[in-house]
Order: sequence, then structure tokens, then C-alpha cells
Amino acid sequence: MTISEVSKKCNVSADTLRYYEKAGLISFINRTPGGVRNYTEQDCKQIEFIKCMRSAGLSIEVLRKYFELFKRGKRTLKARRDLLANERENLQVRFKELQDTIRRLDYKISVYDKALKSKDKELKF
Amino acid sequence: MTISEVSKKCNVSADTLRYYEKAGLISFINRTPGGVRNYTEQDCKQIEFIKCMRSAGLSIEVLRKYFELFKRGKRTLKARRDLLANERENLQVRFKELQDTIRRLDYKISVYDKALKSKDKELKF
DNA sequence: ATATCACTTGGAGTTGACTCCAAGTCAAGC
DNA sequence: GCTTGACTTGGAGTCAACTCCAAGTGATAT
Repeated sequence: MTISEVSKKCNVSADTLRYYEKAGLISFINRTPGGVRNYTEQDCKQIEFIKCMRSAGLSIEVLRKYFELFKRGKRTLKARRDLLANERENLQVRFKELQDTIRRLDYKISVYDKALKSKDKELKF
Repeated sequence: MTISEVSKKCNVSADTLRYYEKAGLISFINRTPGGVRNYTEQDCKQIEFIKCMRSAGLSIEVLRKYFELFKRGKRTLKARRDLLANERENLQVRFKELQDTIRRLDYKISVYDKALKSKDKELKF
């Protein structure tokens, strides 16, 4: 697959794909004799994984570390597991915060709905 | 309350408080005759609200719009309500995504735990 | 063989959200 | 009246994560 095909398929810009490669999130992409990147299905899966983790808020730096460990082989299995477990805990915290914020917004919206009915109220902010 | 007191109380840097003011997220902070900001308890509540919304991912721009509507008075009640309801929906989407990502990480961690037990496996990424 | 077009690179520019800095002001203590 | 220390301002700097650009290359279509 060319970079533009992967870009469409994974909904990530070609520039971002090249950026991820430079940043160490993707390595060893095959090239055609002419030097053009030739992505495999496996590469796409990895890109989807990166996309998913990025959208949840994992930093480029954390992902770079993860894939760097990967390059160092089997002996880093535990380190990688722990890195993921740690990020998982961070997400769990953010998950709870997000839940609270949604609840807070729900309450605020309900206050607005009341104010809208009683025709003359105003809120503090 | 001075800016440094609010900074401690709300755990937001003084620079950030001034930045929020410049950005239109806070307005009409009282000043002492000498020109020093003098925050009220109400101001703090608003800052806590901003902090909460920011940490959930609402942009400065969205919050600026919200408080701008506020300045325009009661006739913007509905618009403000709708703005909040819209942001709430966005958060709900992110909430579900986050949940999925946590599940995905849990699965991946479990695969690592299996690999660690069987002593010779490696994963794809 | 020439035009087209998608690709390549290194590097510069952009965006959002702060964060820091220099120069100045004001109130309080000595 | 002078020092100290917390405040003020406008503006510059930083950081992460892209995003864009110019100049060049290679395969394909006419």
C-alpha cells in the first residue's frame, strides 16, 4: 500500500504518517525499488493502534518509548507490559474525571432548562 | 483574594489566570485602588468551573464563546444552554472512545501476561 | 522524450495553551 | 526616604503535535 492509500484507509494524513515514522512510532516500512513506502496490512494495524492510543491522549513520547522497547526484543516484554498498565491507570483516572464533568454539565444544563422555563432568571456563570 | 492566593487555592498558575482573563474567560475582576486584582469567592467558583471544563478538553475558544454569551445577558440563555449541551455530547463520544481504549489496553495487557508466562512468545507490536 | 503525478526529503511554519521575562508600580516595614 | 516583595503590563518564548512547502525523483501515459 502507498502512503496515500494508508492515509485514506486509516484516516491519517500522509504528513502525519511520515511524522510518526520520524518520531520513532513506526519503523522498517518496506520501500519499492524506487524508494516509495510500501505499507503492509500489519503496518496498518499498528497505525490503527497508534491512532487509538493517540486519540485517548497517550503522548507521542510514550508511544515512542513503547516501540523503542519493542525494537529491543523479547527481554523488554515486562517493561512494555508495565508501560501499558501504567498508561491504562492514567486513562482510568481521566475516565472518572470525564464522567464527573459530564455529570456536572448535565446538572448545569438542567439548571438552564429551569431558568428557561421561569422566563426571568439568570445564572451566575 | 490576590492572584497568588487564588493561584494556590485553585491550583492554577497566576500566569494562567491572567491568560484566561486576556482570553475572555474571566471578566470584571475587581481591583484595589492600586490596580491589584481582588478576586471574590464567586470568581473562584468560575475558575474552578473553567478548570474542570478545560481538564475535560473543552477549548479556550469554546469557553470564551460561552462567557461572551454570558456578557450579552439573559437573552442568550438558550444559546448558552445549547452550547453546553453540544459540548456535553462531544464529551459523551470521547467518554465511549476512552472506555473502548481502556478495554483494548486491558486486552493487550492480558496478552502480555500470557506471553510472560509462556516464556518464549513475542507479539507483533 | 516529455508531461504528469504521486511520491521523496529536510526543514520551516502553525496552532493551542500556556509560561516566562523585563520593566515598572505600589504598599508595608525599617 | 529607601528597600523589599508582590503585584502590574505587553510581549516574547516554549512545547507538543502536527501541517505545509520547495525542490527533487521515479514510474506511467501520450
